Amino acid sequence: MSKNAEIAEIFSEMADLLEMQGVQWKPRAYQNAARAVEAAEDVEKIFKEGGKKALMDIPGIGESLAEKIIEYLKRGKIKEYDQLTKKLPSGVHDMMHIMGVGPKKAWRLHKELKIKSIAQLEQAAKAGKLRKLAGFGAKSEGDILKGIETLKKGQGRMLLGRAWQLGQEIIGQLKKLKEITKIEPAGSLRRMKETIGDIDVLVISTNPKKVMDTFTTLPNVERVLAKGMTKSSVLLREGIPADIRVLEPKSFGAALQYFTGNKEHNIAVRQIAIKKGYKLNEYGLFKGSRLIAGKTEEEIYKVLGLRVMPPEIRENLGEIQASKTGTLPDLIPYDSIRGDLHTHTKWSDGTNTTEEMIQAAIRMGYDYIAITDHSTSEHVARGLDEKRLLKHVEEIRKLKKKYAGKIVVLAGSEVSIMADGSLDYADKYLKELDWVVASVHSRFKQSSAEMTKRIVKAIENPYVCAIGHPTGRLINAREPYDVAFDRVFAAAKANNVALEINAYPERLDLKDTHIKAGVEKGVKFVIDTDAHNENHMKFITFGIAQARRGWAETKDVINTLPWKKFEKYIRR
DNA sequence: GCCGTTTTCGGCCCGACTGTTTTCAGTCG
Repeated sequence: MSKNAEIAEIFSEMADLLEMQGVQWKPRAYQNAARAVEAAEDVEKIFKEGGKKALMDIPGIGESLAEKIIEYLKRGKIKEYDQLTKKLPSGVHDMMHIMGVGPKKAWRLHKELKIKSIAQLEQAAKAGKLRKLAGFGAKSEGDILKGIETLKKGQGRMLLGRAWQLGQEIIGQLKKLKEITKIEPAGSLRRMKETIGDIDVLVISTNPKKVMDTFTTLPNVERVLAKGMTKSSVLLREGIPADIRVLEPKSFGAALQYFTGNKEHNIAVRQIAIKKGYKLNEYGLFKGSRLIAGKTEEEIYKVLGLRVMPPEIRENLGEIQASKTGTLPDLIPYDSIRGDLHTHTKWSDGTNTTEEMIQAAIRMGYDYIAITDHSTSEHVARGLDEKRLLKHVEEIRKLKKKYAGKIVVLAGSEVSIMADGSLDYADKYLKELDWVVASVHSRFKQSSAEMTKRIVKAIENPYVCAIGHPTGRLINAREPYDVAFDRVFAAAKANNVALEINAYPERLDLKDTHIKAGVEKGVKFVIDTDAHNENHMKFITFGIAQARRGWAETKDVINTLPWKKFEKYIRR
């Protein structure tokens, strides 16, 4: 974990621990700070270059929190955090992960029943001890037990790829109701965040009861968490909650704005509304009790002096300022990719033939595709040794001729970067290829210095066109490798090498924050699916979403170029 | 604890639903 992530986690936990004890306002400051640190550049670097003052330039970080960051950088711990955790065992904080348990309940369970962990809480609930507490009853005791079960089953937030599919299914089933005249996803799903905590759906309907009855009895509903006439909430069998809101047409835009979020974006927008003498909620923008706007998002933002911002960048990370000043980025459109440049076939660990992958690319409407099977050292993935590589190139060249006029087929490779930064094909083989993606597949735990040197060396190889999945992370499963991105960005730019935005839902690598930093530095990107079968090519949507979340424009992504221009680009 | 077209003190987003309540606190998004 990077220092930023470590500090963010500590601040976030401190916010919870303070809130448990009923401390006013501080928790919000710590929560804001956690987010700010997470989104900021490397704090170690900021501190080294600009000292405490530079840290205080991070919005949300004042003198006191800057000192805590410095304390952590220097001594590896924060005294005040240690004191807080001494008072409250970490198990008490863990209880807050149970659905329906927040800071106040966790605190009371600990204070009044001396419960220190989720396991102890489960025992106490089963023994019927919770219902004896004031404000608790048999129902809440049962809900806590169910919440513990759900927590045990769940593996963290759901991947966008899966949640997107679930969202489509729910919307598809609800659309069958003639009582629903409009339906849209909201929340993190609409923002296309890499992981999704719950699926939000908004509808316009004249018959809320029918909608709610249908929604709460959909085939994959495990249990109903709440059911009202304007809002209902269910837990899906897949372990993720889904929420629905029923609205009137005059409020739909307001609700869409409100429920798309994110929370920080909304708070900032509502503060602007207040300053201008309005009130903004999910029903509209009001002056006193008079509705000023609400039908569409555009009209609400317009009254506030803002241009509508694409949902993917509504994170309160600079988009509101850009919206105010008319400097919003022109984000890369979802239909702008002209070719997939990272694909696998049966020759290594893919499941389709080379020709099937080419046909799939044609169906995607692409101008070009690169076939990039694994290299020698990837034994588990049946990586191609030099002899098979040349045979495969031969096959690709034949198919290139066969499909000439329909699509341009590039002979490529995903060549592994060895621990010392060398590549596992010699240059004389790389020379035979049209397109080379270089990726790290081993020795993930190298130090930041070693890993950075390793990747930079690969970038400097004259045959390398792109670096595949540059952080190697697998969401919810594997930490990214430790890399100094400022150096990788500089090397990539200097050597005209693109950094991949890998669209595979488990990867989504680079992350949105890396992309944003790279875009600012003028780095070029390539959005690929890393398809291991023909269906995976559809993942491109998630890669484009990730690029959009990183404020990337068409010009920042090389495989938006039509073939003639792309050909010139790779023959640089 | 942070922040400033409300500027160094006094604010800090807003509402639905639930459970256990006789009017509301807690949780969630």
